[in-house]
Amino acid sequence: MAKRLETMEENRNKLVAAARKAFAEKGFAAASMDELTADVGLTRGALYHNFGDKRGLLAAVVDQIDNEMALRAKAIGEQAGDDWQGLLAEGEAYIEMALDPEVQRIVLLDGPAVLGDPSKWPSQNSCLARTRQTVLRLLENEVVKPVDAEAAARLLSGAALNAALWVAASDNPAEILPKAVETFRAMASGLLAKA
Amino acid sequence: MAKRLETMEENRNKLVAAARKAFAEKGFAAASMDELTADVGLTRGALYHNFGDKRGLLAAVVDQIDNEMALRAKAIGEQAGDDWQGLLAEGEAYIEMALDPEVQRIVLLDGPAVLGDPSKWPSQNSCLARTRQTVLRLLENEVVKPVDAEAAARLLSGAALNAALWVAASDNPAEILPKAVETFRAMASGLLAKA
DNA sequence: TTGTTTGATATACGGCGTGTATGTGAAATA
DNA sequence: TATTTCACATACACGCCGTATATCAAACAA
Repeated sequence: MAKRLETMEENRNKLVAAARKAFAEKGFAAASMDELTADVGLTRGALYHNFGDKRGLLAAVVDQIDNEMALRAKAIGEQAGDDWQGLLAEGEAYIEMALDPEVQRIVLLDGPAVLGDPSKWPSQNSCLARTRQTVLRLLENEVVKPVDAEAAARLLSGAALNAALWVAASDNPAEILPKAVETFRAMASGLLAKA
Repeated sequence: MAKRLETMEENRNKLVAAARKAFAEKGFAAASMDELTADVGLTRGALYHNFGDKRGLLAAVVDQIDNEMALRAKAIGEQAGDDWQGLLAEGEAYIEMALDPEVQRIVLLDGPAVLGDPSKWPSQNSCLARTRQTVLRLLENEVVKPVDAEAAARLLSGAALNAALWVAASDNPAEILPKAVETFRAMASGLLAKA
């Protein structure tokens, strides 16, 4: 019987879920591990055994959200007309996803501050990998100028995510979201091979 | 005589200088206020009296660095051929400045995580204000497409700063910095009115 | 079935760090 | 010179993290 592994998996999931909520609501620094674990009927013992330390738990949470975002971006990108429209659609999807307070606080603010650059994250940042892949396809087809794929992916996601932070911090997000998207499209078009 | 105000100013400067070093070397969370203040011959009493709390001190440090960056960007932008070249030069300047570990750790990582979006920072983020102003001039002269100035400023700086984080985290910064700059120029050119 | 081992989680402890309340002494003022 | 102010120091309380140790059920062996 594998009851041990089964309950362990359940506990890990419970902890990640609780952490996701706590980190989103209070921020990484203010989130208490005692509270967090007690919320799901456990103690810090389980946490430190499974994740090493507080940062390890954040890494697990970031990884989970990042994968969800990449999956969603992929789905949205694939149902676009062509690869170029797909890239734009993915970028816009990131902007909209980053409006979610959970994504913003955990992935965009606390994540980089606590874990460092996304390129050194646990599962190597799925969102960035996805964008890089899309850019590579566009490079092969010579749709975009011959720039470095990694560089293009970083700048595109950087612009998108920063735009989202701006939109979210504004007084009237609904009104300026279109402006952010429009500007994003304009800047992205600077990568096109033909004018 | 104004000896009171004078020494108070000195102490504030000492604290900000010490904090700048400590935050840069250890990060905001790991920096001890006891250590920090003792380094300049003071105690936490002076700190809490002058800055309210730990965040207040970070805000002062961020403000100082931000102003220095904006000043430098202005100087570099002004000695460019025209306004458009100026915008590009400023963007590249931001990328290079963000390679400084002090700027990176304090302004790009801990700053947003602890203080929130730059638009709500103490002196309202001088760098962003500077870029927005440059964009506005280009809009007046119809050099760039009629996009929202604030949006353009945010996306440009977002792309630049994210590029810097990538370059800095890489194994060989000197080698990929040109790639980042090249890609930045390409994306920025997407804002041009004429192709 | 029963004794033994393993290991996932709980408990207990030490140390540090922040924020606040209170004290103090020099500078400003009258 | 006496008094007041206030910038800073001191002292205290509380919470939190990480680790070392204990426990107890599940897995295993005989």
